[in-house]
Amino acid sequence: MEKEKLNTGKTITIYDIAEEAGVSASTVSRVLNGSASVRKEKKDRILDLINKYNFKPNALAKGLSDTATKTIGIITADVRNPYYSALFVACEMAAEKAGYRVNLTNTLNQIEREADSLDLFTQQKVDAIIQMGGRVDDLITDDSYAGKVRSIMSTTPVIVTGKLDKAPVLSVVIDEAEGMNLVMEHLISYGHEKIAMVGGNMSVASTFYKYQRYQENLKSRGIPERGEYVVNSSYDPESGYEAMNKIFELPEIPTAVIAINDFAASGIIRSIREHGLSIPEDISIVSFDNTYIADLTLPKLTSVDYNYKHFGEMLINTAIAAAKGEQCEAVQKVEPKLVLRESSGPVKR
Amino acid sequence: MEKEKLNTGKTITIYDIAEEAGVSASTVSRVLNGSASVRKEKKDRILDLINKYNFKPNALAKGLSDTATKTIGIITADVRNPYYSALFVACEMAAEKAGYRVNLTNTLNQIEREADSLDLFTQQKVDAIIQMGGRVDDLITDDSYAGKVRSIMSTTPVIVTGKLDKAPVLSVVIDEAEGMNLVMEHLISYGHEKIAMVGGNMSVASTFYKYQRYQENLKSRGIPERGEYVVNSSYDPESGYEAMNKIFELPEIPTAVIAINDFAASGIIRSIREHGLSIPEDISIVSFDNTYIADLTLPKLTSVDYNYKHFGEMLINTAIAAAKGEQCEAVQKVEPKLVLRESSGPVKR
DNA sequence: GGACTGTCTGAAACCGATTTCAATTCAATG
DNA sequence: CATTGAATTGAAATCGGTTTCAGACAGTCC
Repeated sequence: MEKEKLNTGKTITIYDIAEEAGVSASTVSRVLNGSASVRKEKKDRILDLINKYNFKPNALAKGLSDTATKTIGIITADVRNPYYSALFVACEMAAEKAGYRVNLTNTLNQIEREADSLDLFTQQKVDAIIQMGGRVDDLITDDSYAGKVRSIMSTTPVIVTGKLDKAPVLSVVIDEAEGMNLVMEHLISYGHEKIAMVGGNMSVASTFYKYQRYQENLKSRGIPERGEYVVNSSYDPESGYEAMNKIFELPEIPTAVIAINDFAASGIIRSIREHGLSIPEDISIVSFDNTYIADLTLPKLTSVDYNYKHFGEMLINTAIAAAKGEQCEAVQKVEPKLVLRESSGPVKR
Repeated sequence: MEKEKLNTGKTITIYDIAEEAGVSASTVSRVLNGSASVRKEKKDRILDLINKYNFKPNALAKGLSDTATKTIGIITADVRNPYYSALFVACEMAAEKAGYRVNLTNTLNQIEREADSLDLFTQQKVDAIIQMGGRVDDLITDDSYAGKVRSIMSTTPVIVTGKLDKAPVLSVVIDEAEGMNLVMEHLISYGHEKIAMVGGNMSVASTFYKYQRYQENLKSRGIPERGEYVVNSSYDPESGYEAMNKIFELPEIPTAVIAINDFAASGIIRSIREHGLSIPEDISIVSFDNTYIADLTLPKLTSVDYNYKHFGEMLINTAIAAAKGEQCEAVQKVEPKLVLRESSGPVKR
């Protein structure tokens, strides 16, 4: 594959350094990696040259001969979603601290792209793959995908923020049940009993688990569940808006709404405001994810936080450990915390 | 570097395929790339094996022997910022369409990380580097950074969403002046004369250019500029909030506020609401970037859009062209468009 | 001084692809 | 049937590193 580059600055290699220093490439390599001792005088000469030319070893060549590339692939549904971008950046920083780097792909909720990303990372010889969102969010995983993951796992560990049936992935998952417990306790301690759960889709595991715990919390406290208070839709503002509008068609309006995430919550706020009610005086809102959106809505949102920094570290650290062949716990849990802001308060109606 | 992997699935190579097919690796390579004709019968046999083993050629080895890796490095200030994430995803999609892939790093506004990213991409042998934000946003670039970029450019083209003095980078920049023209025309056509410009920092080029055009627009229409109506701060909600609070200390409150971006605008909205005024009846807001935030504030923001899809395509296409050594226009402009929403209206005071 | 040890060092093989070059095979032509 | 140009094919070199292996050299101990 020839190419006529206008910008033909000769790329300098380890051999160029070796030649100018009057040593062999092996010696330069040893200096570069500190993998063996080199006579001080030569070492200094080599170091000077490396510096002079600002020489950086070719990562492709290095990755080809080493067994490890020190790179972790991350598959995300969509970094434009603040939940994913927060988690991604947390991973990037954790990886950097450990001397690794990170490669990102977005599947944009297109299922083919998920498999493609797996292939891409396989070709790039990443040391481990972290998948956040997508198939691993689904309650039931289709077999062909699990099969693909299984076959990849024979060479590269896969870590997942969710679960994947029939593939021995490692999981780092949010304790959704606990998150919902926190939310319910908070609301009920404020005297709320008419509590709606708005947004999300029950075929998504994290939503389903939340719903289960929502039910259990009501039941254990003897509060009857009202089916009409659970309105599913999706995860964006528009969906939240429309779902909340449906709630306003009910004869009895709830005093509190649990939003599936901050994004949807922003739409819920809009609906409530358009109906002339105020938050939290007339209706309290609590949501999940505690992204920066929670800080810019009016009122600011009470939201369940996952400590993204720690979450990212858990993901990266288990990815690295697994890449090194160390035994890892199959399922680790992220403990949620409720961050109180302006959108929730005592029941007043 | 030895490594005992628990998951020791043997990685299969082009040689394994070749051997099982009873041909040479060269032949397999030709089938893989369609680079030369291969007898149909062998071709089929090879294709079957590739399929059977789900063989993917090692991208490192490929990149090492080819001159091109078909990869573009993207340096971003922070993907958590919706402006960058929108642009990044647009680039990713444009790249994919062209058969390239994309690598992301975030500098998190730490200047060392900017230089590090440059080095990283150099090692990874990306075909081109796109830098969005960071140094290339600064009005004056320090010499050492420009020097580094210049030296990198001898082997790898650098494309920038901004400018960089003393380095022959290619630029794809937003026409800030035109953006501000649109905003000013819009507001003035609604009868606004008391117009504030809130947020941002004048050492950032894009902000400074906007300010220049803000001044010119006032002047050319004979509206006196009021220094106290220009309040600088930063680009986040909190900064917008505080800056707007300062404006409320003035004896005469403006009828319109230009926010430096949607993010800051959300804070401005908060300040206005806390002062008991309504938008747009009492104060109109127009902002820049048209990120999804513009859609979730209450009211939704009138904001200047950059057509991220097209913007990303311009960046990627010139990156690819430059990587191929084609001559490119040194500076290309992105034409902004004003998207009208709920936050701006006719002056009423 | 000879044997032994430990420190440095370079040659060569290897990682997994691509590509050049020359050889071989093949079908068609006269 | 010999000739010829085109279609196939494989051996070997190459990309830029790392690592093994063995040799060279220096210092230490008896």
